[in-house]
This record gives sequence, C-alpha cells and structure tokens, in this order.
Amino acid sequence: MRQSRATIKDVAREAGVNISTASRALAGSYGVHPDTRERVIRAAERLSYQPNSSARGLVTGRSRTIGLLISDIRNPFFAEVARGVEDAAAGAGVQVFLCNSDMDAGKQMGHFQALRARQVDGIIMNTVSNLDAQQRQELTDGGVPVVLLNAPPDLHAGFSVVVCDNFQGGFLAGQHLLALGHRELGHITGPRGHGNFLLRAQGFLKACEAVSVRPVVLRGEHSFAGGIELTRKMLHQHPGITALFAANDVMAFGAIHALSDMGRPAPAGLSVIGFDDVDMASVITPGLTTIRQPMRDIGAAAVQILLRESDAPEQRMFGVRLIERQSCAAFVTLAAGAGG
Amino acid sequence: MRQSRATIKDVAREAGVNISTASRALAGSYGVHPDTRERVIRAAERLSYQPNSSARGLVTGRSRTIGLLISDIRNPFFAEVARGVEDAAAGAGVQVFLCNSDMDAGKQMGHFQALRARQVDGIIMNTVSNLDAQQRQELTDGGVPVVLLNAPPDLHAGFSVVVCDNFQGGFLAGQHLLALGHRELGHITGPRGHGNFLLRAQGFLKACEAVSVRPVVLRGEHSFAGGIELTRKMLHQHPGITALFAANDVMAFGAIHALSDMGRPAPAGLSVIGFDDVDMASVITPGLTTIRQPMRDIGAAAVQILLRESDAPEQRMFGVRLIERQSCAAFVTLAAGAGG
DNA sequence: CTGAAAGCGCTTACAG
DNA sequence: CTGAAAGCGCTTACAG
Repeated sequence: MRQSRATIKDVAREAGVNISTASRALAGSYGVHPDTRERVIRAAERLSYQPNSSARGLVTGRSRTIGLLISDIRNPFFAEVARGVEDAAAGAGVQVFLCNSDMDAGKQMGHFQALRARQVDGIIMNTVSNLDAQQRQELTDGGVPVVLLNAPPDLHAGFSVVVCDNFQGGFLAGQHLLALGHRELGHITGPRGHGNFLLRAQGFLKACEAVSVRPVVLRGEHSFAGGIELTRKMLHQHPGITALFAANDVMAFGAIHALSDMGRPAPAGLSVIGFDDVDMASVITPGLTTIRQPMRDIGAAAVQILLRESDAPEQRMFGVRLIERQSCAAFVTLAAGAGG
Repeated sequence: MRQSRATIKDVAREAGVNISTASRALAGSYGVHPDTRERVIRAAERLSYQPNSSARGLVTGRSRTIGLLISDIRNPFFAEVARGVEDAAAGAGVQVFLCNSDMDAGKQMGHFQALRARQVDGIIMNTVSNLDAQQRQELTDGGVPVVLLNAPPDLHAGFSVVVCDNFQGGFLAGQHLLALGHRELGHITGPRGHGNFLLRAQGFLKACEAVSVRPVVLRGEHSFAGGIELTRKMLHQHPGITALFAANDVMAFGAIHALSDMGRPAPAGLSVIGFDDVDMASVITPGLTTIRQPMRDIGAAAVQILLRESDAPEQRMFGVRLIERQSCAAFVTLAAGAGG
C-alpha cells in the first residue's frame, strides 16, 4: 500500500491553475500574482506535495546532491569531515552520497562513475594519488566538479583542493618535540604519494634541520594497525629514539597502544605527538598532544566550493595549531644536550 | 566545459537500432537478438555511456538509493553500521544518502521528507523514539519502507527492525561483573524510550536479581561527555559502587576518562564494562571489556531487508558475546562476600 | 500574470 | 526480434 504521492498536476488542479503556473509559484520566481502564488502554496501544503527530485533533476540537469568519496568512514578524521560536509549540504538543501573506497583504485573509479550517472553536482574525494594518469583524466573529463581533501601531485590538474596547512603542522610538531629537548626523533607516516603526509613530513624535517637533527622516517599504513606496526619497527631498529611524530591521530593511538604493550608507556617511555585532533585524542590516556586541523570547516568549505556558481577550481587552506596534552614529556637525562 | 554525456539516443544511433531496442539490450532483457545486443553493448562502451539515473528513476519509480538517517556519524557505532550499510548497498548497485539528525525530531522529519522526495527505495533509521505519534504516522504513511536499528515502542507499527540481543547483552554484562565478585553495581545509560538501552538495562537487572543485587541506574546523554558526567555523579552519590556497566562503549570511554581524572583508574579504582565493541575498545588503556554486537552485519541486514521484493516488515536479531579485556577486575577486599 | 507546448532521458506496453 | 509511441513529473522558453 505504497501511497501515491501528489504531483504538481494535483497541486495545479487543487489550486485551479495550469501546472506551469503552479511550478513558477512554488519556485518562488517572480511573474506570479501574489494571490495565485498563495493559493498554490496552500494547495501544495494541503496535499503535502513533495516535488519529485528525479523529474526535476532530469530537466535541470542538476540533482542537488553531492558525493563524498573517502577511504573509510570509520576513520574518525573522515567522520568529522563527513559531519561538516553533511551539515553544510543539508543547510543548502542538498543531500550527500557516502562512498567508501578503501583506497582501492577500482572501487574509487566505480563509485565515481556511479555518482556521475546520478548527476551529482560535485564530488568530494579524499585523494587521487592512487590513481593512474588515465584514471585521473577520466575524473577531470567527467564533467563533474571534484574537490580533493589532499593536495594532488599536480596542483593545476583542474581539481579544487581544501586542506589544512600540513607543512606548518609538521613544522609545529617538530618544533614542539625539539623544544622539549628531544634530539633523537622518529616519524611514522603513510605511503608515499599522499600530498598531506608528504607536506607534514617536510615541515617536520624543516624544523629539525634548523638544529641539525635528522629524524628517522618510516612509512606504512596510516591506520591504527599501521601505527602499532611502525612503532614496533621504529623502536626495534632505532632504540635510541625518544620522541615520535605520527602523521595522524589514529597512527598515534596505535603508537601509544604499542608502547604500553612494550612496557614503555608514553610519555615516560617515549613522547608521542599526533595530527588531526580527533575527539578520541582527549579521551585516551595519556591525552594525545597533537596538531589540530579544523576538520568540520574543511568539510563545509568543500561543499561551499561545489555549490558556487563558478566552475573554476579553487584551493583553500586552513591554519593549524598545537594542542598540548599529556603524551609528550621533556627529555630529562644527562645526555640531554648531546644531540644539539 | 562540462562534457555532455552520451545518451541512449547516441548509443542507439551508433549501433544502428531504435532506442527501445538499445534500452532492452542494455537491460539484458530477453527478446533481443544476441548480435544486436552485442552491437549495442559495444556502442555503449565506445561512448562510455552511463544511463541517466534521474530519467530511469522517473519512469521506474525506484531510485536505487537508500537513506541512512542516524544521530551522528561521529559515533563509532554508527560509523561501523554505516560501513556495513554502504558495502552491502554498493554490492547491489545502490547508493546511500547519509543524514545526521542529532536526535532532533525536526531534523529527522526534515531529512525523511527530503529522502522521500528523492524517491529512495528505503530508509534505515536508528530510532523513532523521539518522535510523537503523528510524526511516526507520517513515517509509516510515507510509502517508503523503513528499517529501524532500535526496537520501537510498538513492534507492530509497521517498521522493520534489526537489532542485536540487547537483553542478553545486558544480562551477560551483569553476570560477568557478579562473577568477579562485585555486589555494588552501577549502570549508566541513555535517555528513556530507547528500546535498545531499555533492554540492556532490563537484562542487566535480571542478572542482578538472581543474586538479590540492586544496581543503581543513572540516565543521561549516551555520549562520551554523558559518560563522564554520569560517572562523576554516580561516584559522588554512591561512593560504594565497585563496578559499572555503561550502556555503550562511548559512554564507557567517558567513564574510564573520568575515573582516571578522579584518581581511581579502572580497573583497580572501578571495574567498567561497555557495550558494542567498537574499534577503539581494544585501543584504549585499559582495554575495554565489553559486549560485542555485529555492527557491520546489522547494517548489511538492514540493506537486505530494504532490497527484498516484499514490503512486509521483518524483525531480525543478532547474537552478542562478552569480550574480556582489562577494564574489569575481581572484587578483592574483606568485604567481598557482604553483598551476597 | 498565465497557459499551452516542448522536452529532459529513459522504460515499457503495443504493434508488427 | 524490432520499432514507434506514450508517458514518468517536472521546468522553461514562448505566446498571449
């Protein structure tokens, strides 16, 4: 007993006007007598009329939907961004499609094509770095605006980008650890090719260079499991390390977990700093010192770009700041000055 | 330079057939000569044809989309469910709209209407308990199948439901705490009206009754912040409590955080058990002992129900099990036997 | 200010 | 097996 919905035809009949008049009245466009307009709106309410989005989309070519194509919504960073995206979209009357790619190029392209078939007005993707040149070409040729949450290899490839100041974030992380007196530093990060991670590492190295410190960098999965694995490896290969910069909070959680397992709990056993400032960062023990980026603002900004009139790609960058909690401690042994 | 997409007309011309033939060939429906069919498919590939979903939706009345309307995707429980939903949906070629309601009745109804206008084939909602009778009526009258992730007040209201065995989960939690020797128990949970929380509490009380223990129950927000607040309140009002059952993991995280703040870290200061077994449960220190429910399976089952042919409401329940980690310890003082 | 008409891109009876 | 036609529910020039 699927109730059949009222169409604009019903509304027009109820209001005693032609459907084109009804359409204009409902659209609020001028050129309709206030009284008629009122009558139509009343009729629509009485019938609890809801315009059929498919029909509208078919004629306008715009669907008032956007796609959010990320690696995994379970990553709290993406959950925050998604929340920002959804709130901004809902405020503008657009709905968002959620797609998880697991960073698999095939899944990513599949979702892209599906979203394109749905005539989405734009797509927010976390990255494009795992795609080959031809696939990237497909994206830019698809006719749907794309905004990336990760600076692509070629900034001029036609994508919009919304990021935080990753370089500065890495720099702040390095500075903080150095200011605490640490000189043997480690950095665990995601695979090559991710613009955000690359910049974080570069900022970090830059801070270290200033005092002639050369940190050890290890790459792997940028997940909780990856954080555990890389931390183990790091301490195994470089037992002298006293402080660790994890490229994101989830990896930092892994690090903290691994350290606790190894009987070297942070911060006494090792100082750990993360990146993102995800909710859980203040929840775990010890509280995670980290670089905060405005995740919800980033999501909202991506939506704004998609909803603009212009199609011209735009790059936007947000500032970051250090949030001090308990996972980093000062370096306090006799060897303190040795590295400098 | 938005590239215009190939339509079925282009494909038909390219293949030298009528568009109706092209449509049938692409749909794979019989009544098309294999050769023609082949020709059409080739043509479609050459033009990288993507059927326009709006057009298709307009004529079929089905959109191959579903809505996922939850309180907040940042709650890791929902993120897990969402992942299960999205994977199952993607496998069936359907896309999912993500909507956050913050449990606000207005937002919830607004999203519902918007999804309905989009002709979604179904909606997965976490709960309906904050809606009044009229609003609920709107949902059932909307003509779109709804599956709930939370048993509604009236099981026969026409909704499908997918849940875990909440009562049994609560029972297991109680049993575990009692088996460890605890007799002064507390339970912190969400607001009244949530079927899941209610059942968890009932199961918990049932286990306690068996040994004539009467736990203290405190209600509040079922969030991290709520967990902190309720834990503080609990220890303030009932300092004798030695073990705590939090109605979900996020609240349990709050409890653990609060305890650490108060200088009574779990499990020595207080035993804490949660519900869900979210990823982070194994990450935090101490590892959270909790009741595991199959969140991804729940999401997938909800999609299955929506994608069936039949419209008949269906109730499905998944089993739960206890996951022991480090947040619960045996009760070990001279007063141990006092409560029994 | 309002109406009649065309058309968006499909699918689906209906003929042949 | 294939084609011509109608129609899904809207919007939008185009007349009046």
